[in-house]
Parts: sequence; C-alpha cells; structure tokens
Amino acid sequence: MSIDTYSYDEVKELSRLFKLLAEPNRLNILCNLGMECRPVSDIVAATGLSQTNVSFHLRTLREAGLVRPERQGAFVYYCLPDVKLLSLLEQTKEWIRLRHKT
Amino acid sequence: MSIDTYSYDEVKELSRLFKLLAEPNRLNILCNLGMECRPVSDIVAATGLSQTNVSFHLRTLREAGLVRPERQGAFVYYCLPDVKLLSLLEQTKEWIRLRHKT
DNA sequence: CACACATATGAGCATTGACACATATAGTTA
DNA sequence: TAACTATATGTGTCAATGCTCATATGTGTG
Repeated sequence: MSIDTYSYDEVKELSRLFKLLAEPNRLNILCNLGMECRPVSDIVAATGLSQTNVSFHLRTLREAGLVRPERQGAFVYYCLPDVKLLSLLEQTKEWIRLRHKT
Repeated sequence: MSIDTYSYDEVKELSRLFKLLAEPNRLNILCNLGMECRPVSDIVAATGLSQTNVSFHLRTLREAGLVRPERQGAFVYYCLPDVKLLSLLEQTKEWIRLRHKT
C-alpha cells in the first residue's frame, strides 16, 4: 500500500475537521442526528443539553457545512447533508473497538 | 445502510481520538511519520517545530498509544503501531477533497 | 569521569473554546 | 397587534491546552 504524503495545507484542513468532531457534545449532536432531520428542540431533548448550548454547537457545525438547517414554520430542522461522514465515524468507532481488544 | 446508535461513552471515546488529531502540528507529526520509524530529530527537521514542542506532542501521542517509542542508542525512534490509522486519515482526506469539489 | 548530543519534562504564559445568562429575532396563533 | 413558542446571538467567565524557556535525564565517546 502506498501512503500519500501530506502537504501542510491538507494537514491543517484535516485537523480543522477533527477539531469539529473533538468536542463530545458537538459530536453527540452529529451522531444523534444520524440520517434524519430533526428540529433543535428534539436535539435538546435527546442530548439533555441546554437550548443555548445546542444552538451554539449547531452554529459551529452549520458554518462548517457539516449540518444544514431547514426552516419549517417555527421549527428549524437540521440534517446531515452527507451520509459519508457517518460512515467515516462508523469506521473510526470500529477501529477503536478493535484496538481495545488487545 | 443501517447506522448504529451511539452510546455517550462511545461518543466520548471517539471525541478523545479526534481531539488528538485536531492539533495541526500533532497531526502533522503523525502524517510525517507515515509507516516509517523515525528519530525525534528527523521529525523536528521535517516539521520545522522546536525539539521541545515535538517531544511535547509525541508524549501526548505516546500516552494515547498512537505512536510507539523505540530506543536505539542515543536516539528514540517513533513508529505508528497501527497502519489502519493512516488508512482512516487517507479516507477522511479523500472525503474532504470530494466535498470541496461541489 | 568529563563532555557532547538526543530526548524528556516542569513551570509559566497566552490563547482558545465551551458554557451560561440575558436578550434578540422569527414564526404562530388568538 | 399582543402573547407565546422556537431558535439565535452577544458578553463574560472559567478551564483546557499549545508553546517556550530552562533544566533534567539518558546515551555514547574521548
């Protein structure tokens, strides 16, 4: 297998993504979203976080393009625009699981 | 495709890993290592970081088990004990590349 | 042993980021 | 329009962390 060399720009971009995923509550929001679109109030209920905090994290995720808001009446539904991200998370989780088995 | 639900413990562990990868210089060290074992001085030269800083980050990575030290005389060689991590990084990089193409 | 080189570590500083509080905006309904 | 609900945002605080300086430890060599 040949592994690419990484330019520092690529590394920085990678790290930017990882930073977004590095905050447990923010990551939890992403994972809880899964493939469905949910209003903020649902996420608040599912995570047990304060509304302020959920909105705070959603803003970060939104600005990064990791979630997409869709207004429906008084509610704003958030969705993952790209399911592949979930697949990456899945693989990473699997990797961690195997590591622990040592 | 069915997506697992994530327990909060899993999420926290995932985020712990991402946090390690979220620091650009630390990630750069990992990427520069690739599949080879290299002494600290090499990493210092390759990254342009100070020796202190490289050692600082290597310690974090070492304590997390992401790199393994091997003393050879006066030098300490660092290696990735698990190549699959590189593959995950590779896939993530690819995902980012495709995203940008929109 | 003395000295030089390779690496590690502790202390202090500066920045960042998560969170809460209060408040603002947007939509709905009476 | 007024009152209510859903969501967003600005400000301040506190803790975490990256970085550097100075120094310690470890290893080979004269």
